[in-house]
Amino acid sequence: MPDPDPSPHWRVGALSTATGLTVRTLHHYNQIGLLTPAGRSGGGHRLYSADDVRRLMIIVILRRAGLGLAEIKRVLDRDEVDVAALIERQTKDLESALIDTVAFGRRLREAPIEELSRDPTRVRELINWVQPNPITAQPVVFLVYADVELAHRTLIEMFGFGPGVIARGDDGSVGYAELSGPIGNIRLHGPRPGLSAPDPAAEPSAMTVVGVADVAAHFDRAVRAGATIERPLRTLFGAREYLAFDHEHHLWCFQQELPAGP
Amino acid sequence: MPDPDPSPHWRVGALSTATGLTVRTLHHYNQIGLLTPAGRSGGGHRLYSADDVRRLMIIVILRRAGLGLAEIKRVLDRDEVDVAALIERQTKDLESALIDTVAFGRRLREAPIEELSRDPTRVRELINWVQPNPITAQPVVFLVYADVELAHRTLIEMFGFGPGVIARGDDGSVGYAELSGPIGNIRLHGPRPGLSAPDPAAEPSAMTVVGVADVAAHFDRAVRAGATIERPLRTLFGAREYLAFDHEHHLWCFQQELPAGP
DNA sequence: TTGCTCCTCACGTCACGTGAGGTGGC
DNA sequence: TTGCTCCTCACGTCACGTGAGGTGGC
Repeated sequence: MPDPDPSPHWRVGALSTATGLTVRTLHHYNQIGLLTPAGRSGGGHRLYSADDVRRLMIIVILRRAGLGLAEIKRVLDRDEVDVAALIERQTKDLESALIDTVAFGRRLREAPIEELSRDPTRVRELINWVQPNPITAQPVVFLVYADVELAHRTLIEMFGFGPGVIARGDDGSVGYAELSGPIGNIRLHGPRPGLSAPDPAAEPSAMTVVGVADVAAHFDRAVRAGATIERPLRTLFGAREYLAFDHEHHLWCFQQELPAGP
Repeated sequence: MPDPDPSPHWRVGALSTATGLTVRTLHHYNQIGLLTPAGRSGGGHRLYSADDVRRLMIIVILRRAGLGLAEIKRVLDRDEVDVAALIERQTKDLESALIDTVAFGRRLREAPIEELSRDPTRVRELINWVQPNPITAQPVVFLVYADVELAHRTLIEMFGFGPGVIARGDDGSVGYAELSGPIGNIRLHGPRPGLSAPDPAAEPSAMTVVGVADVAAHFDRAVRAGATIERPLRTLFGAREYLAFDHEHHLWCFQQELPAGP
């Protein structure tokens, strides 16, 4: 399959505004041989091809992942780049940096720097943002549905979640599925001994709270998709939120943080 | 209150191993006037005081927060540093970086770079790790307890959560509290119309899954604290886990990821 | 005396930033 | 002709790294 547009057409300025990189940065990448434009115009202007753009995008990804430009060049020239693995790696790094930073903030509140600096043995510990917390990961919501496959489809449509892993048994039935949120997942599971789908007659004792970008639009979408509104939109403690039951009577709360008022 | 140990005693090497910074870095900070040791020994060796160490720790924090050394100096010399606010800021930045990266990984799976690079209008979008996801935040667990104050105390003791905000009403009763996990929180709420504590006779339809550093130790702790074990420790899909009910019959799952086997 | 840690220059490096002075197509 | 974008040097900068050659207390 040939390239649908093999003529180089990107000029530095256009590529710069498109990517957010400076022109100088593109010049620099050219200079060190990291990204050589496919061609030049009559007047010597750099012209980048679609392949160049693709290469540049990988460069940006690898740079974000913390690689040096020389190393990026090596990796790209040997075609040894597994972007997916790099993203995963970076995700883990960000995750642990985030956890450490939060933990540090918490310790800071308990024991101000003032005191800690007097105790030499804790300096290293503190600077490494140590977390003596036994809990290591963000809590995950686990919900039981009678029909997991239907629930997966419905929740995507009704509440705008991203699709996730679906695990099928040998007979083709779905016993487990995931919804993908921005960071973690929501796990959907079929009934099993000791766990059953909610009883629509009983009052719920838990709900799942989810942040959304536009809660009014989200509310409309949920109503159209047939969600049972338990409490309509209202503003509470600096957030606008509503509560709704899904088709199997699990309770959800969707909320949007409002900008701090006067 | 005088400094309990006013004599400078930290030598560069000791401070270097304690903090993980190189000796050269400390020299550099001295050179640019960012961190001048309180004294010098007879032979001209740098001697850092406890105050110097405290200043260094703030420097490290601010550097992690992305400030340049010159700006750090300005901030410190004017004594204008609000470390807590900086930590909070950095937390938000890391959080959005994490969310963006995860979203990017997801889009990558749906539409490989190969195709995206052909579509000029999406380059910027992609490089900015755009997330067209309506869901913007990690789902949060919201649990109803008859006695929120007791639940807060019990869950800290039983499962090792960190304490969080406690909101008291005018009459001193606690209607809302939080447990702090590594990133987000678990919210505890008192009963209100439409929401009640779980019925111990009914089967649960949801549970909260939490990652821990040492699940065996965590299990022992929970047992000693009086948790009702629903299913003891077992290994499942590369994780070691157990299920337990707390004192008000909410169901929890604690798990520890195992290193990938052969 | 041997290690070890410390010292002060001082040049190198990495990923660009920042003009300086000039060219080329609409 | 006026803007605008593009070009090539080339020096600057930021936060150190990396020796080079020498000193000082156990």
